Amino acid sequence: MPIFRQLIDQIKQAIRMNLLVNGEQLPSVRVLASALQINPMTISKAFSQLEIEGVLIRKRGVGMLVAEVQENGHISSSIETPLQKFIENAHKENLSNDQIMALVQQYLSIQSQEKSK
Amino acid sequence: MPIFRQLIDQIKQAIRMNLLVNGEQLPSVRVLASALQINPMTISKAFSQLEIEGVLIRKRGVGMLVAEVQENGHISSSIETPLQKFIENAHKENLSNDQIMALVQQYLSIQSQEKSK
DNA sequence: AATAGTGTATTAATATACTAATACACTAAT
DNA sequence: ATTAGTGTATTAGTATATTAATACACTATT
Repeated sequence: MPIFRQLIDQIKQAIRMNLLVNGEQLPSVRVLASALQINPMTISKAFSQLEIEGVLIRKRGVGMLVAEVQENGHISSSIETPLQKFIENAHKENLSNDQIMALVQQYLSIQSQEKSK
Repeated sequence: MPIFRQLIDQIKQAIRMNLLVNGEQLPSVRVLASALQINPMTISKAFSQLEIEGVLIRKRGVGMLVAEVQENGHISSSIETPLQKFIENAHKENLSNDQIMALVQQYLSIQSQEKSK
């Protein structure tokens, strides 16, 4: 798993656990880079992604701040929209909630197989 | 999107639409390769993946056959497409499988609440 | 056994994704 | 204006994923 992606995970997790709270400023890219022994640009890349997702706010020349925490965590519409459509259509075709959960699990396992190759 | 992955999708779709039926033999890798103007190995790679997923059956020296249609094999694309997109995007944003399952469950319960109103 | 049809293991080439180095731009406080 | 702190655009290097070329193995038929 790429470094910048691991970093994204860790920051999101920290926010979920309230180790980082709304409005708080994150350590600078250089401080983090030094602490984690990785390149500043790799950290910047993670920051950029988190800004796109609305998790962090970029203040030019100042630093990165933790954004307002959303109701459902930080679910982007690129996730939420297809999820809603999936459930809606599944219900239209009279699939039960259990069947829906089973379907999701099945597709998750398929994707795992594909990744492990 | 990689060629072999597009091919996997197309074959699955063809089976869903009954353009390919249970037990039917697929065109050989060379025939397909020639028709689609791509390398035979790329097609073989798609076939291998589909065999792992249980969609096709490999007969050595003979060819690839369409497998028995699965329990969940008749899911309409109006369900499958958003599901795939949902999982794909969720993974892009680094949600774990557990988190994905939790999300689905959450949305299922929300929809139930709305219905009972 | 020879042949002509299957798919594929192995390897090499290519494309893509990721990381790192450098120099730069922005902001706040001197 | 200078300084010291932010983040980042650009570019180059590296690693990984994908595609392609070749030679091979299996099966059925003759």
